[in-house]
Amino acid sequence: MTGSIFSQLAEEHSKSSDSSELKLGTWFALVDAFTVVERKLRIALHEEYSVTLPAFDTLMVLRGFPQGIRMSALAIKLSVTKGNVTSVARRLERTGWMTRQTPADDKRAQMLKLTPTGKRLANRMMVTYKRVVAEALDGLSEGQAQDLVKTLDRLSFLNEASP
Amino acid sequence: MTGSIFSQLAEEHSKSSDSSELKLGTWFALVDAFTVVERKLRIALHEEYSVTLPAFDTLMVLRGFPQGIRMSALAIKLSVTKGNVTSVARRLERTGWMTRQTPADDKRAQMLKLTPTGKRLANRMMVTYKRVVAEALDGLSEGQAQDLVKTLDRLSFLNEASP
DNA sequence: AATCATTAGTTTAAATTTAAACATTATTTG
DNA sequence: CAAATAATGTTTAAATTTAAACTAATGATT
Repeated sequence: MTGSIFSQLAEEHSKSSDSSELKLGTWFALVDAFTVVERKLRIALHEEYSVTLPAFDTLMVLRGFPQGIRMSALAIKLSVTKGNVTSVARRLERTGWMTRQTPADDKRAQMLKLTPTGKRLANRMMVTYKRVVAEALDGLSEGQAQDLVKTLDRLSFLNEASP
Repeated sequence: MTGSIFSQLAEEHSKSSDSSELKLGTWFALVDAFTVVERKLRIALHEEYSVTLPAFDTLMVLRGFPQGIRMSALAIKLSVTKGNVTSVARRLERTGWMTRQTPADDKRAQMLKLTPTGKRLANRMMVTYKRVVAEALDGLSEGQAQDLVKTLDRLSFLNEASP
């Protein structure tokens, strides 16, 4: 038992015959699952690389854009506000894992790129991340995993624009 | 398209025939779903009640303990650290939605209880919360919702103790 | 070209969050 | 009973986060 309010409410509500209550219980089950796995990831990344989850998420995005990515695009990718990426980017630059450069054609913008060190570390962190996720989803068959993806894709709001 | 890195990586990885990659994609789909719905909840609660999600979560726990709950138990329920609840509790006390009282039998402890105002507001916020969740899970049949709960319950770590 | 609107990023204020160190009180153990 | 141990909250420092106000640069429209 996690003892969390989410697991408790999930159990209570998900057995309801009322549709609205059932949906609420389903959501709580999702919150509980997310929270538990996220904590495992946070602890593992902190222990092995002294890196925070937001910093890791940023590195993961940057990995996918070797040619560089703008602050605003990064904010959208991470589903956070613009003000948020300003501080995360400052810290990653300080550690020497990332560089910023203003492109010639737009003096307002900043292009963010991993340094070789940042790239090497990000790749190693990704191994840890995958390992923890694989362990978390170990109880699911491949078919169940695929079904889960399909089910989650039916949620609303998923295809709306970010703020 | 949300454009988020999670929806993108979910799509890429969840089609892989490699089990570890598939699990990773499944996890990203879960992160994406969670993030999108959570943002909807945060915005709705902020717009309608000027309340933050952590504050709401706290009120939701307190609702379930009319006789009061300790700080440490609250931290476990919310899956956060002890230091965290100290500041949230201070703010809720300031707004007059909650009271703290040291029980006679343990001078270290604090019993937290909703005030009548806090209780009334928490109940109304819960209506908003349910509405948003119902809308988010509208695309799921009742059977699909029940299956989702069962699937999520198969995740590891779910039955471990909190930190 | 001048004005208006939009976009990119930063800054600010308030709240959140963790991990770790700390003080106080309670419990257990020799 | 005294001393070690454990538990309850608080505090601290650093990082995160949002919303909103702001500056600077670009684009669009007259």
